[in-house]
Amino acid sequence: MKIATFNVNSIRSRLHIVIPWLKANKPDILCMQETKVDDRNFPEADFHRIGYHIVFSGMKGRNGVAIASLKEPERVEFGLDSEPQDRDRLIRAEFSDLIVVNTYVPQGFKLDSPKYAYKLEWLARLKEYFKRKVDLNGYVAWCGDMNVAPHDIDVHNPKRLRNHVCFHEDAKRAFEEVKALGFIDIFRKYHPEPEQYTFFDYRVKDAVQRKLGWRVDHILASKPLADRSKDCYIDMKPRLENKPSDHTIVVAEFDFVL
DNA sequence: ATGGTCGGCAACCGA
Repeated sequence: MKIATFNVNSIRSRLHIVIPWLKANKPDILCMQETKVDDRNFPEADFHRIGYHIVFSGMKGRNGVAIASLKEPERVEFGLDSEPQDRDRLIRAEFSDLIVVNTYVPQGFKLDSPKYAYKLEWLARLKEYFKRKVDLNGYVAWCGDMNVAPHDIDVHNPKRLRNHVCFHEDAKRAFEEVKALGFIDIFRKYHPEPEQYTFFDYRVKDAVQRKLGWRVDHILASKPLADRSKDCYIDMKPRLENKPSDHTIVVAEFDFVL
C-alpha cells in the first residue's frame, strides 16, 4: 500500500506533473491540496482515463482538496463537523481497512491577523473532529499541507522564522495537540537527517539548491498503521520540472494490501 | 533592506 500527498497549487496547471506521476508511481491513494477550482470545472476525466477514482471539493480560485484512489472509497465526507465546516479544506475517505483524512490547514498570514487566530482554532476543531469521527485504534492516515513545520529540523533557519505563522510556538503546539491523539509522523522514522523539505517559496531565488525550504506537508499514521510502515520519503520531481510546483510530493509505503 | 514569484483572474488577493 502506497499513499502520497501533494499541494498542487492549482490542479489544472499541475496536470502535466500529477498524471504522469500517478502513471509512473501507481500509489493507492494521492491526497491533493489547493486544487483552486470549483467542482464543476474539476478535471476528473484526466484521472478516470488512467484508472483512478477521484473525489474533490473546491471553490473558484482558492483552497480545494481532492483524493485520487485506485479503489473506490466506500464513504466520503467533506469538511469539519463544526462551523464553519470548510468543505474546501478537508476530505475524509473511508476504505475497507483504512480511513484517509486529507487536510489543507489555514496558512494564517501574520501572527497579529485574525487569520492566524482562525488557524489555531481550526487545528483545535480538527482535534475534536478526530475524537468524534475517527477511531485511531484502526488504520488511519492523516495527510496534507498542515502549514506547520513541527520542529527546528523542519526549517532552514529556526531562529529567524520563530515569528512566522507556520513555525510559531502556538501553531506548533496546536499541531502537536492533534498529533497527541495518537498520530505518528512516520517521515522522521526513516529520515532523521536535516534539510528534508517539502516546500520551497517561489520568491526565494534558487531555494532548492540553497536548501531554503520548509517541511510542512505531512503523512501521519495511527499507531496500528505506523507499525506497518515500510518507508516514507520526499519526491522532489514536481519542484524540478520546467514548470515547477512550489511543493514536493510526500510518499509513504506500508506492508499491507488495501 | 520588508523584496522576491507564482496562480487565479482580470484588480489585487493568497501563499
